[in-house]
Amino acid sequence: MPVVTLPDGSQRHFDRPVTVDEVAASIGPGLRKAALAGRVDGKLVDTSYVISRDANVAIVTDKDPEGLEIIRHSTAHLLAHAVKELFPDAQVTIGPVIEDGFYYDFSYKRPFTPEDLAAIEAKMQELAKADLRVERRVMPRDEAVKFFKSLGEHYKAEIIAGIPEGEEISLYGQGNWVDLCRGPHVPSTGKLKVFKLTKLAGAYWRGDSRNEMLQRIYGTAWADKKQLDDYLKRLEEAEKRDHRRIGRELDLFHMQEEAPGAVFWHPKGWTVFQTLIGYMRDRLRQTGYQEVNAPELMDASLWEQSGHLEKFGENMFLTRTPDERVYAIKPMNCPGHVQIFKQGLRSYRDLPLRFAEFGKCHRYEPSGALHGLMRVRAFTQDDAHIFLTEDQITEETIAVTRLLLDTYKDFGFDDVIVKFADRPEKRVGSDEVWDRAEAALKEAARAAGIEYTYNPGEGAFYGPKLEFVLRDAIGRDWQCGTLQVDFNLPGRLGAYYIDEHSQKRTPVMLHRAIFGSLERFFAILLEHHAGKLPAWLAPVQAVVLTITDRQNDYARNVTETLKNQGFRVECDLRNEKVGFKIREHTLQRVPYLLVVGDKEVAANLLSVRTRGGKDLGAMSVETFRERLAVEVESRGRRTLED
RNA sequence: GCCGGCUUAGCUCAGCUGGUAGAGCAACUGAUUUGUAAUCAGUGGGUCGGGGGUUCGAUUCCCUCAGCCGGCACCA
Repeated sequence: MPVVTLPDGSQRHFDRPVTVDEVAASIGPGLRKAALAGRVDGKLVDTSYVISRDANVAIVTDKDPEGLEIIRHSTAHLLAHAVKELFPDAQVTIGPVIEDGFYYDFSYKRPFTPEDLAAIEAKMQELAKADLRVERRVMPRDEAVKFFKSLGEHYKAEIIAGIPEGEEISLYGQGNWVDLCRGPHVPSTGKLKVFKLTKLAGAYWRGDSRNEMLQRIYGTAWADKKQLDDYLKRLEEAEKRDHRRIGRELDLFHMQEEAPGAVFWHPKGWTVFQTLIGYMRDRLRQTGYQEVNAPELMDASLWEQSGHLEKFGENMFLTRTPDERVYAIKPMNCPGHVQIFKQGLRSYRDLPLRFAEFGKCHRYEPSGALHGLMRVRAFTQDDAHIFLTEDQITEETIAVTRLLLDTYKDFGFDDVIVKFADRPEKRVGSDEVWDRAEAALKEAARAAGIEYTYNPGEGAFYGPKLEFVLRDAIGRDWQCGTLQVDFNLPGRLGAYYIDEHSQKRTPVMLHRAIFGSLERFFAILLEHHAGKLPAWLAPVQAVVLTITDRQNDYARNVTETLKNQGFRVECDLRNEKVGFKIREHTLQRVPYLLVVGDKEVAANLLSVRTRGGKDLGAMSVETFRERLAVEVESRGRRTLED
C-alpha cells in the first residue's frame, strides 16, 4: 500500500504497487506524456519502475537537467540501434553523455563515411518515429557475458566481464536490439525528437593508445528545436571568435607549412605580443623578480641530469653539431635558471631568489596535437623559478597566487578556478619527498585562501602543482597559470646554498608561469574579446580619418601629436568615402575612429566614434589624449565610454 | 603518433560521371572630393599542396609525402 509523496509535499495513496508511469498518470495525462523517468527517493529510475513502498517521487521531464541527460543517453542508444540496423556486423562498445550531447564508439571493418552518417541519422529518425517501447530487464552477470558473446558483441562482453561477479546486469531493449546499460532510459523512442549527428572521429578502445582504434560518432540532442538552434548558434559564435581566423583577418600572424607549429608574427601581432611582455616586466619589477636569459641550446647531458631527456626525449629537438656534440634546444627554462643560481656561492640570506625569463622554448609536439597558437612547437613562456627554503614556501605561494589572480583581472578574467595536481605515475624522487612537497603546497594553498579541486595524477614529474584555469567570455575554460613545488630538480642539478650554520643545503624551487605560453595566452585573449582587444592592448588604438583631402595636413598633425605621446595611431587619407573607411577600420577592430572634416579643422576638434558604433561627439585632441591615457592606464577597466 | 576529412587566385568558395579552370571580395588603373559600416568603370592574377602512376589526355582516378581541420592519445 505505497504512499507517494510528491515534490510539492502532497501525498497520494495507492492500494497496490504502482509504476512511475501510473503515478504520473494519476497527476494528469499531460504529465504522463511528458514523463521521461522518475526520481524515487533520490534515485533516477525508468517510468516502468515499480514503487511498492512509501516513497518520495518526482516525475522527470525534459524540463529537468536530468531529463535532458536521459534524452541524450537514450539518443546514444538510438544511434547504436540505427548503426546495428544498417551495419549488422558492427560491434557496439560504449556511448556516454557528454557536454551538449553524446557519442557512441563502434568497431567496424571499414571506416564510416559522412554519407553513412547521413544514412544513420535518417535511420534514427525512422526508429524514433516508430515510437518503439524501451524495455528493461535484468540478467545475472555470467549469463549476460554469454548472451553478448552469442551476439558477437565481444567488447560488450568484455565490459560486463569486468563487473563484479554475482551482480545483476540490466539490459535495455528497443525493437529487436538490446544493449547493456545502467539506465534509466526514456520509455519509448518517440520521446527523442531533436537530435543531430555532428562528427566522426577515431578513439582508442578504453582510451589507451596501445589499443585498437574504434570509430566514434558524436551527436547532440535537446529537449526542443529552439535549444538545438541556440546550441548551433553558440558553435557559430565560437567559430567567429577562432583566433586563427581573427589572426588572419587582422593581419596579426601567420603559420606556414615549412614551419609547422611555429608562428610568423606580423607587425600588428608583434605589437600586442610586446605589450604583453612589457606589462609583465612591470609586474616583475613590482614583485621582486630579476629577469635573466639562458641559452636556447645546451648540451644534452644537462637534460639527462634533469631527467627531461628520459621522460620527454621523444618530444625534444636535438641537434648534432660538426664537433660531434649533441645539443638539445630547450623545452623549458628551469635547468638554465639552476645554472645561473649555481654561479657563485649562494647564502640563505639571498633567498628567496626569483629568476624570471621570457624564454623561447621548443617542444616536438605530436603532429596531431598542433592547433593554431593554442598548441605550438615554438613558444614563449613567462617563466620564473624561485629558489627558497622549505619554510618560505607558504609565504611565497601567497605572493605568487596574488600576482596571478591580479594579473588575470587586468585582462578581464575574473573567473578563475584552481586545481591541485598531485604525483603522476612517472616521476622522479622518493615517495617521502613527494609527501612533503604535496603537504607543503596544500598548506600554502590553504594559507593563501585558495579553494581548489583535485586533478589526481596530473602533477609534473618533479613535483605537485596548482593549475589556474580561466573562464572566458563564452564560458570556456583555459588552463594558463601554474605553480609547482619542486624538491627534486635543484638536487639533481647540484644546486645548493649555505645556511646559517655554514652547511650546504639544497634549495626548494617553485616553478611558476602566469600567461603560460604567451602564444596561447594571446589566442585566448583574441577569442575572449572576439578580436576587440581593449585599447591598451590593441595594435592600433585609433585611426584618424579624413572626409576630403582638404583635411590632410590637420589629420597628419593630429596623428603625429598622438604618436609622440606614445599612442599607436594611424591616419587614413585615402580618397574614399567616410562610410567606407569606417567600415574597414571597424572590421579591423580599431577601438577609436577619429573623423576630421572641415568643421573639425575649423574648431580644432576630433569627432570620436567607437568600434561599437557609438558616437562620442566632438572633442579636442587634448581631451581625447587624456581620456585614452586614462583608459590605457586602467588596463581597460575604464573606457572612454564610461 | 592514430582514425577520418580537406588542400583550386591574397581571402571565401564553385567546378556533374577525366577533355589543361570560374565567381564574389581584395589588388592594380582611371574617374569621383565624398560627413559616420561597401562610389563607379576598367585591368591583371592560378605549375588546381609536392612527387609518382594509370590514360591519347588528370584539378578530376590510384599510390605516396607534407600541411591543415575535427576527434583520440600526448601535454615537462
